[in-house]
Amino acid sequence: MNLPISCRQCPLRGTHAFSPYSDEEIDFIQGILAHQVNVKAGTIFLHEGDDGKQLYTVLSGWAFRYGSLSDGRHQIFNFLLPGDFIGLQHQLEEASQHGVEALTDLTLCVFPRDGVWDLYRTHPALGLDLTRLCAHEERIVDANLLSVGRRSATERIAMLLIHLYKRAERVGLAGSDDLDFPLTQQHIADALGLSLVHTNKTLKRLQKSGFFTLAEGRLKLVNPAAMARLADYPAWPLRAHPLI
Amino acid sequence: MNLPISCRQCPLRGTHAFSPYSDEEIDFIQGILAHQVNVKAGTIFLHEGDDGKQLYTVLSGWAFRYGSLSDGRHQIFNFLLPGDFIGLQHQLEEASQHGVEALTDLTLCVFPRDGVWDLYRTHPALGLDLTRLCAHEERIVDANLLSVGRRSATERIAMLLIHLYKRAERVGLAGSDDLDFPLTQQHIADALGLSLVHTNKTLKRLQKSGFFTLAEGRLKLVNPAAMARLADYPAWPLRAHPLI
DNA sequence: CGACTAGTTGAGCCGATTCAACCCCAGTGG
DNA sequence: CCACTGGGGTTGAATCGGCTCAACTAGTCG
Repeated sequence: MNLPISCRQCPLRGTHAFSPYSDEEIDFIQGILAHQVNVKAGTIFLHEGDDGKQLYTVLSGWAFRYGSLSDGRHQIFNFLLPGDFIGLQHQLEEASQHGVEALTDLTLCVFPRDGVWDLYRTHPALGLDLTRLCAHEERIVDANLLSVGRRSATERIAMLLIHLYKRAERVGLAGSDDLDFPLTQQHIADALGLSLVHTNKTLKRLQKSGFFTLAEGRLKLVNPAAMARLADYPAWPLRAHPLI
Repeated sequence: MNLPISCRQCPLRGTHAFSPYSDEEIDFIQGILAHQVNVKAGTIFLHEGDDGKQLYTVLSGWAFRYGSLSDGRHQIFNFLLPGDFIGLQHQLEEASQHGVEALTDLTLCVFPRDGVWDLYRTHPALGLDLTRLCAHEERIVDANLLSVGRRSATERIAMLLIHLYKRAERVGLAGSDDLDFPLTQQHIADALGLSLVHTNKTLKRLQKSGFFTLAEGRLKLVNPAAMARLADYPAWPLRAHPLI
């Protein structure tokens, strides 16, 4: 747990990825923010079945949401990057139906549930923005469901890599032509509904064909246009997101 | 297009499925409601790529949300039943990333986008409820993604049928021990990421084993406990939902 | 120096797919 | 009136994408 850095100095707000807020709004968010926490890679900081008394914004690092069956099979629903909000899914439930695990070391802004209610009451525009964030999350899950339900293994992998690359790039995580990519092949398999072995073989084959390289935790899209064609990647316009 | 019936007389509010609102709140909702529309079964009333200038609440009938790839493959994301809200996913986008099609004849309450903004501004508790609805939708998509990613064809079908049965039952659509079930085998296949042929064979086999019967548009769960075991159906508590 | 994690590769199998018929029934129009 | 058509459902045969099992490498940590 750290002393919170000032929200006005929030490094994320500097990028073009997020909609601008007034100083008053930013100060209000700062006011309901309880504190910041650091979470070690691999930690499950929200378990399936937990009650969600707190909500979070990812300040830095990667995480993922997942669900599981009682025999241990599990599925990653979505990856979480800086700026993503966590907890709307269970704020009114006594039991969360998904877990959230840190993929890398993580810094989170922590909001108590009551603060969120204050937000709706006193800053309706921010309330609407929270709904927008929630709706955006759902669109990502929709897109993943379309992949897992209808795309081949090859197409799924191309889709996931492009999509994560774009998302990471927009929040400033990409280098000049590549990206720190913390997923293991197991994570990719868990997100795409594939077995680890088949993920490995497909990944290899695509790299041999010159679509991308993925080694030592770095991802580089060698031929993004061909990947987009392969994945039937939709050219959605990038828009500024709310950042709470 | 009909004259709206009064929201105070809304047949859905009579059931125990929805959280109670004050008369003032109900009148406010009535005030922003533009009108009601009837939609014929099979009509796509929200296309992929449309701008969502209007939002809807399903008053009666079934519908589904879906997405598709450019070569025609498509995936149903979720089914929509009375009380479900449509449109949060695209209210701020110029282009919806999913389509919505009427499965049966449908009656919809239509809200203009600006009315929703008024709702946040003047009735923050209702705004919070809209976020709840959005979060709930996302949980359903999460559950579907878990099915499609990790359950076998047999398990997926059991899961879908139980889940839809419970959802329909809670809004009063079930008879004493069965249910009007408007999905064709093609819809089931599209929702579960399966082929039509395999869906048919699996459906037949499960019925022969005595799990359920599905014929002439009626679904009856003969052995719901065995189905729940087969599907690893989670016993989430039923809670009242908001109804906007 | 194990022990463990992440990745790699081959062999064989099986669940789900595609292709191809076929049935029943409700419209619909000549 | 009845032939025709199209939607929904059923079934068998052949194929294949992705699965499981199994073995092995390389790097890292205590």
